[in-house]
Amino acid sequence: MVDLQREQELRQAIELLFFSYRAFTRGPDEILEKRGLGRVHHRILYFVGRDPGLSVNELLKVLQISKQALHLPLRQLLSMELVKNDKSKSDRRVRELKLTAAGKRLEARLTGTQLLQLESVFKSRGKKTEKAWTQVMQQLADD
Amino acid sequence: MVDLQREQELRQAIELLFFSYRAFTRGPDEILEKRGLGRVHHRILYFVGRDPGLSVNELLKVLQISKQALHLPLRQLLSMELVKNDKSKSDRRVRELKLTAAGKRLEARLTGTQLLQLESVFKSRGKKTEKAWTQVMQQLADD
DNA sequence: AAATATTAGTCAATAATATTGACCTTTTAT
DNA sequence: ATAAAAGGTCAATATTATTGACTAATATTT
Repeated sequence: MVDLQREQELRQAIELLFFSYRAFTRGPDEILEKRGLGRVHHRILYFVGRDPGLSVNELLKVLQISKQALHLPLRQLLSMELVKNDKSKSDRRVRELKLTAAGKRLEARLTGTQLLQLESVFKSRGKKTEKAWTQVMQQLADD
Repeated sequence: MVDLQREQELRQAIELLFFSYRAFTRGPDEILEKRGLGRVHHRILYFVGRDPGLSVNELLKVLQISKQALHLPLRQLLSMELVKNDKSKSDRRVRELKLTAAGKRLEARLTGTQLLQLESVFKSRGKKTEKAWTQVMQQLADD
């Protein structure tokens, strides 16, 4: 068990994660809300944008949600023509998810607010701090 | 606009926030699920535990949710006798939210998994890295 | 003292989401 | 030919969020 002083420091870290995550999602959330979209839509746009041609199954694994939970938001993005799902040539059961031009623009706007936030912090804190932050986050994510 | 190389680095940071936040909430989420509780319950337990005697209004401000969204989960915690809400002596309109003994035990279990995660990472990365991480998160949270 | 504001609690209607489980089609692999 | 994999869909249910209205108790202002 850690001592009380240390526990206070670590509790501050818990709160920092909570508050910074909220601040970090606020920008995209506001943009999304105007279009009646939510965080799942954002995640779909993000991961499809990062990895064009990704299959539905791969997307499900990254997002760790059920097929049924993905179904509606993905359908919506397809019908809004922000995402397309063409059949793969190598395996015609598989759909290759990609962003349309409009999808790319929206994704860039959403991710743009977060890129600016991060760039601003890293710039003011320096490269060493950025590396340290990355190490901590990497180790947290790995666990 | 940042260059492509830099954008890749910053996108990695976006993903680290997503994946580490998920890894960070998994422990508590699993414990909560067994009792039919969710993340809002956890947040209530956390902030009431951190700041005993906090009012309903203050809790709403921290959580940034509506009174109606707080109502049901708070009611549940009260009826499960994990939280109590005695009238304040100084202003009898105000309820002072506090954890019961059982509430403290549950909160300690939930937060315990997160304290261990953080302590493990900080220990293996050192104090300087911890400070750098804290600075970045603080600045992100402030924005 | 009367009027007003604040804090908390509640209800009802609606909308949005998640969950479970089943089922189908197409295509590929055995 | 059969089984397995990938994707898509439906229906029933449950949960949760959202909006707006309303009450009760207490405190503050006029």
